[in-house]
Amino acid sequence: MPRKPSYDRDALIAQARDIFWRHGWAGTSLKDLERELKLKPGSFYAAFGSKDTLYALALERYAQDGVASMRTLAEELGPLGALKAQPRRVIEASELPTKACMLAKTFAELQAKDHDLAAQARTHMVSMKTCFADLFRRAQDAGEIAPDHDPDRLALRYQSDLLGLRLSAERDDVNAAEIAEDIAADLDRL
Amino acid sequence: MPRKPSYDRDALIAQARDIFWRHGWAGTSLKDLERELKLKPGSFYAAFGSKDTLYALALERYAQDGVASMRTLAEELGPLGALKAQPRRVIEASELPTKACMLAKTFAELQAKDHDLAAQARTHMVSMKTCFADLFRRAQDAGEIAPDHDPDRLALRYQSDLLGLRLSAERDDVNAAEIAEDIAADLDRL
DNA sequence: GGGTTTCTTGAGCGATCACTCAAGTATATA
DNA sequence: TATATACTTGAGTGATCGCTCAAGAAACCC
Repeated sequence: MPRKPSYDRDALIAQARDIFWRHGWAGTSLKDLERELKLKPGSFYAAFGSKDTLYALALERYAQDGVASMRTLAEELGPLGALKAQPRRVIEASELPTKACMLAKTFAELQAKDHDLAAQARTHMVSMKTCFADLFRRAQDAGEIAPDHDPDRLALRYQSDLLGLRLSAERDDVNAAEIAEDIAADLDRL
Repeated sequence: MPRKPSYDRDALIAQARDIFWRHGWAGTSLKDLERELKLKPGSFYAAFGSKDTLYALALERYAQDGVASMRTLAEELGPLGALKAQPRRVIEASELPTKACMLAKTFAELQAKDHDLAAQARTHMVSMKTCFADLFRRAQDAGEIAPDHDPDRLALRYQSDLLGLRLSAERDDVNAAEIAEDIAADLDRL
């Protein structure tokens, strides 16, 4: 009896993620989404319920992909190798809609309003930090960095540096590659 | 013949700066400004012309204060002392409406839209970077850091780190003081 | 093919957006 | 005090906001 939707829900979420990522929460209107996703208002609300719900789905997708790609990188290059490669990788990725971190942009935009999405972004940032801390711990276990460092503290500093790097990478007057190199070089001195 | 305005224009700009700083460009409505600045629409537009014009004034004020306070700090503590003190100082300043940098927030929000205010924010960030580079140069001249570093490169990395720190300082799950210490400690190893 | 169920469509909802302007009010000079 | 000149007020502009819903179209099961 039922009829299948004509769209690919997962693909729409990914597309919405890129739009929100670039233009932000307030900067993306329903009209924008309807035009880009090729959905009329009725279909949009049948599929996702609300703009905020779709944003939350997009944010979750973004965060999951972030952790997953970091894990994949660690399998290739080892924990320290992954941590050293990530800064360069993130600013060189030309397929990204924008260099800055979507979690950071969301948090910066909505935190002052106590918006639910800001809390979600923070939660996802904690997951990412935990992922970094795991890698630092494994790097210590492997003897790649000195054991007298707190992995959580290293992870927090590293995450903070990455946020700064990725925001700086949006500036066309900045040589972000140099900053990325310097961040990676610092990891060798641990 | 004329009649003086009943408001203090400079104070209103400072107040608007704090509101924009906290809530962003799209997140601040004319209604918000009229309520907080206690101006009816007519007075608002007579005084400032448009929301964007006031935002530009607020941004300029923010940037000027930033450079000025860095210069003052350098007179007290010397170039390297100022650079080392700034991370801690910026996250401990309890009078600030928010920890994150207003230039960074503006740039992140509006750059994808090619908004004039994003270009202005970038220009002000260049001024700030130049200020940092001057301090690094002076620290080299004073023999406080090794001469084999490019001051502009150091300034860019430093500014990037500060942006990350200040964004991280908004997270209540993060010990920003530790990150600030680590940034300052790195300067001693130059 | 008939009947059922879902998806698609798009006009339009009330609220809010940035902004305007004519009328009223207060203060300066003469 | 009279007049000229601003400043203040707030109702109201058209546009856009996120969102609703009734009607029509399409795909499934029997």
